Amino acid sequence: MFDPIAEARRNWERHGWGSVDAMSAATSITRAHQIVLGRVNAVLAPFGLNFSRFEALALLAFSRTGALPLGKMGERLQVHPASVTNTIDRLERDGLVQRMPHPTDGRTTLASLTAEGRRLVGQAQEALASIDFGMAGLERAHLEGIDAGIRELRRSAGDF
Amino acid sequence: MFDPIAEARRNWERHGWGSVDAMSAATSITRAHQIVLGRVNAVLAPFGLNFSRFEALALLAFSRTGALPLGKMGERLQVHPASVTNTIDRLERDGLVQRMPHPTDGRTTLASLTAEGRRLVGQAQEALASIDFGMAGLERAHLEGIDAGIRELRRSAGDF
DNA sequence: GTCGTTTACTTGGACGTCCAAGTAAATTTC
DNA sequence: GAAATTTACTTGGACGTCCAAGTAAACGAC
Repeated sequence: MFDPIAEARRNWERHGWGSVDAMSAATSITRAHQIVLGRVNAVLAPFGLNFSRFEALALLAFSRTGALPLGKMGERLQVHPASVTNTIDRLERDGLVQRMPHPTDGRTTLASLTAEGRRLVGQAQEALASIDFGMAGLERAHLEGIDAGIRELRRSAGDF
Repeated sequence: MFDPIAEARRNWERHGWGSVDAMSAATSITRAHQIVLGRVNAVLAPFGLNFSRFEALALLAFSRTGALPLGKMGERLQVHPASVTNTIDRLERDGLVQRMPHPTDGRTTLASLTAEGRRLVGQAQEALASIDFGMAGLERAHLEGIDAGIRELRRSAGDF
């Protein structure tokens, strides 16, 4: 078996196509996402969760009151409002969060963690840590190389 | 504005949750994928393409005859057979590839690049190179840091 | 050479994501 | 303080991805 990305690199060069290093990094990111998401979701599946839903629960667990406006959640998780609606629909259906009206702003809906949701997110977190978040086998230097390189990318995208 | 990933890191530590570095790297990868895919697809949209369809066309353009079995394409692109069917359906509908029977194996379908497809993929490649594949602004060292870290991840996933 | 197994692709269905448009409530403007 | 604008969320629809099941052809065993 050969490495599909190394193969793409060779082809790219052979045809005189541009930005080979960038193409390789971009393709690597796509593949890495696929690998990590697959591993993470596999571990979360027994809990009835996936990565999106886990992230939403974790965000609520970190908040002072266990409840946040949906809009704020979308901002923090960097996803579209419609995706938040969808995620919370599912978590609510499973009894892990509950929608509540905002006390002072009638436009706003709060998602509030239930006791069951708080219990489950703790268990799920432990399971994720046990597989090192899908990054098992990578040395600290590799993790930091990924993190540092991507930090520049995120900076250029205006993330901070 | 603050960095959502740095924020997640702080929360994670504050709650004594495990594998902080791995969590951070995994979350970074997710976000990087989102950024790169968004930029790449924005550039490809005027051509009626997206990243998946572009990758399929490029793969065909690199092949000796401009045609490949769908199964082989899924292997190289590392996607599910059903996704290949979907991608080729769309490319065929747009007249960029054509399905052809395999000359000797009746089970196999070939996707064959049309003249229009070959023309378009060349233009699209130039457009992608002009934005450095969504990685504009990253120094070579960062690209290589990403690439090297992810190579370990891919190795551990059995990519090569 | 026939039967069972494997391989190749397609189909139908579930999900997750986004966008555009819609509804409803707050805020701003004058 | 009424009208126009902005903000917050939901809805319907398009896409892309995967899985499971189905069809069809080739391979292998005997």
